[in-house]
Amino acid sequence: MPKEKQTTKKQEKYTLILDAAETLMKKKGLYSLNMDEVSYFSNLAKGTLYLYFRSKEEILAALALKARILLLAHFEKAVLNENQPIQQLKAIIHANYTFLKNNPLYYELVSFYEINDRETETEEMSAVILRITELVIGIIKNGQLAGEIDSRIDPSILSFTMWGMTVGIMQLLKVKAATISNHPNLSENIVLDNYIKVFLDGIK
Amino acid sequence: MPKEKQTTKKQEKYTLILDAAETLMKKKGLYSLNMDEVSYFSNLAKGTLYLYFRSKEEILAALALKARILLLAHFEKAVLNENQPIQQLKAIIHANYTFLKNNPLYYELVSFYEINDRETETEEMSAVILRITELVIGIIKNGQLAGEIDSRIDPSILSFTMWGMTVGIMQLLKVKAATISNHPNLSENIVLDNYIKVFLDGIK
Amino acid sequence: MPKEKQTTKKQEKYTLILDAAETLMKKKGLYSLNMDEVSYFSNLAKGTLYLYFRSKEEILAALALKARILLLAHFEKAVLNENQPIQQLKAIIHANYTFLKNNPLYYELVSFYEINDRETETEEMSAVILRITELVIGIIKNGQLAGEIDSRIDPSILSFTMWGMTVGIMQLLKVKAATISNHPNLSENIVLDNYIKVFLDGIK
Amino acid sequence: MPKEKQTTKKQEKYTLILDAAETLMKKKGLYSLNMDEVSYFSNLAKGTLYLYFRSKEEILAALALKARILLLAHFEKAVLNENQPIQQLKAIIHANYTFLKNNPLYYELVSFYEINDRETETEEMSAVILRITELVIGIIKNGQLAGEIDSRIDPSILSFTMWGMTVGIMQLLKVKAATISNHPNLSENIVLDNYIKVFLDGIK
DNA sequence: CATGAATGAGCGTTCATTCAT
DNA sequence: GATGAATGAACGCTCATTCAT
Repeated sequence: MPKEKQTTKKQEKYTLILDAAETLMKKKGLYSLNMDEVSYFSNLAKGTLYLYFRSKEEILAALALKARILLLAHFEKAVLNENQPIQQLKAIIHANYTFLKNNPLYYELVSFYEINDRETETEEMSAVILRITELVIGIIKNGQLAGEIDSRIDPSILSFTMWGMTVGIMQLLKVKAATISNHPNLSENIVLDNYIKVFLDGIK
Repeated sequence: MPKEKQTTKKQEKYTLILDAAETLMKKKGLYSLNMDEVSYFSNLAKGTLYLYFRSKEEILAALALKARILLLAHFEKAVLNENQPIQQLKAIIHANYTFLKNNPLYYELVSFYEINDRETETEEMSAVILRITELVIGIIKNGQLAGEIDSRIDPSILSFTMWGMTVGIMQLLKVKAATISNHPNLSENIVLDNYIKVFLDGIK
Repeated sequence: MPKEKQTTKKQEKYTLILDAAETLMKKKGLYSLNMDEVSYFSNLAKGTLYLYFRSKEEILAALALKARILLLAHFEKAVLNENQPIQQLKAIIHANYTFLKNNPLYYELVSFYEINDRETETEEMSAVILRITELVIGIIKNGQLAGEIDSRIDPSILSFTMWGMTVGIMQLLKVKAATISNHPNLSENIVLDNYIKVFLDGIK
Repeated sequence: MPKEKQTTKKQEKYTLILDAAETLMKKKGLYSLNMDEVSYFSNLAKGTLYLYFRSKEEILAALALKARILLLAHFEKAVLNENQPIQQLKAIIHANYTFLKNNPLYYELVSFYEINDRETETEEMSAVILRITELVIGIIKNGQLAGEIDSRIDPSILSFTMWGMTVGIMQLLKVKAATISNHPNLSENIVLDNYIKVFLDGIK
């Protein structure tokens, strides 16, 4: 068998496992993933899982990577649709929110690795965050050049800050969804817009 | 034995258990707390633990309450030291950061119950968060009266937003501590100050 | 305090405990009785229970004794209402069934000690069964004298047999209640009457 | 490894567990069976037990099924040895008694599931009882055709009654074994024969 | 490569009984 | 006599990982 073919087959199983894990986590949540079920739903023997992933944790990491990559793609797409730096930042925050809404599991995975300092965080994973950071930094720099963003703020620090604030707001929206929907003059969108307003006004 | 004395003794054991749990969590992290070790380190039989707490979860909740109360106290103290609303908000964010640095476990507990919507969240626990919220809302209103904060922003929404952003920044500082300290022109304080600046400028 | 008064008070607590145990068992079944709840519902400290009963098992035994005594009383009453030996035996079986229906817990206790060879079975408890046996033997002897019951059967053996058969039928009625009520031409009464018929015809 | 061989091996472990459970229950009684000991005596890790049985209860159910099947086999064999319906019924009762004597644990299991309405009773288990019932009903019908059994009695009701009575007598013989052997003119066989006589006379 | 049977430490919780006060 | 805090063995069950085949 040609090596290529083998690799393909290998890739297939790898994907099979990840898909099974993803489906299971969507159904039962991040924390109740267990290898028995991954084995069952991937139609692969339990031992086989360990040929493709060194541990359960590694499966999580792989999915978290996938989630980050998808998030980056959403950000990049959002940015392309806008011309003005300020609008681009706004678009990124909105994209973040849309991502959270459409892919709650993926967002949970992103947060999970963002909040907990996992030892399994690979360079590959960090690289994606780096690219997100660079994307934002680029926009900020453009904004500063265009005089729309306060030039005295260090772009990389600001991108850092923005990431932290945004993740915080997203978590708030996720966790306090019930609280928010009960309030008379509160809604997720209002909170989100308020955040965007404060943030954008703050960096002018 | 006088009843008072008994209550004191009972309180002592309660504290003993919480202390053991706290120590263990500081050593091994929030998630690896187990009742066997709590029993061992509190010098109490395992069954005894259940005389004071209905479940392991209840121990966590008790510690989370303790953490919230302490956080509130820090906020209140910080506010008292300042006169100007803007300075008070600043002081709260700084207090939050100090709290995180000095009591990482407590902060983790606050976040834990903030992020995960635990069913064990009692009214007592919610009440503390409410008081924090009201503290912040009060300051915002004062700021608006003094013309220092944009009056068009709804105070309760803003307090909500501020809480989300701040928690997000704190998490960032916690998780990315290593990353930050490696950067040449980055430091936790710079990130924090940048956040404060953006936030305060944003609400003017 | 006069000794009599003390004894009365002692008796009161004893009864208090039994009542609590009985109420609890009626609510949750024979097997889920636990000393914590007995303590709580009797308003007596847990240690106090052990001043009146050496063990949980002894509480059960005391209730089983009570149940047997009540059963005997029902039998005696049933017998008094009839003149003919055959009618008296019939009345006993009916009384047994009524007892089961009206006091399911008591019947369960009777069966429990009948089926399992408990080590706690006291002489007092055996004595009640003996009195039931003697009651039945007396009737059988009368029946034989009156020529209504086959004289070749040993009365004590027959009373023994009757007890076994009847307990068996009662259990069947209790356990298979659902099965019976589902059958088109079956009912508890039909099964009971059939048993009585077979039994009475069998001893003629 | 051929699949057949695997199945054999799997069957072996299954049997190993059941055997260990059986041995333990013979030694310590039905109720003190626990998974730790089953694990120890089967030379299998505790987790392994759960590969073959979903729960402890399922082990009990498996043994109860085994017991019922064996009982049915005894009944069928007993019936085959006789030609006359009455003799066949007699043989069934005797077989029941022999079974109780030779396999007290199995009998206890049969009773256990007969007395307690377990939720784990499977269709397979019910089916065996059904076959026993049908066996008896068939004999009764034959007896009625042959004019040896009162035709006015409904066969299914009678089989029901017979089962109840017989189980009752067997329990009596089991529990009161000591009492019986102490009596001067009592023996298990006398009680049994008396029961059989009463029953058979009663259905004529 | 692939399998899946086997492992066993680990878990949270219960509860009859004891005993110092 | 009365208390009730304390005990700790016991329990059924889970699950990530290993390894002989």
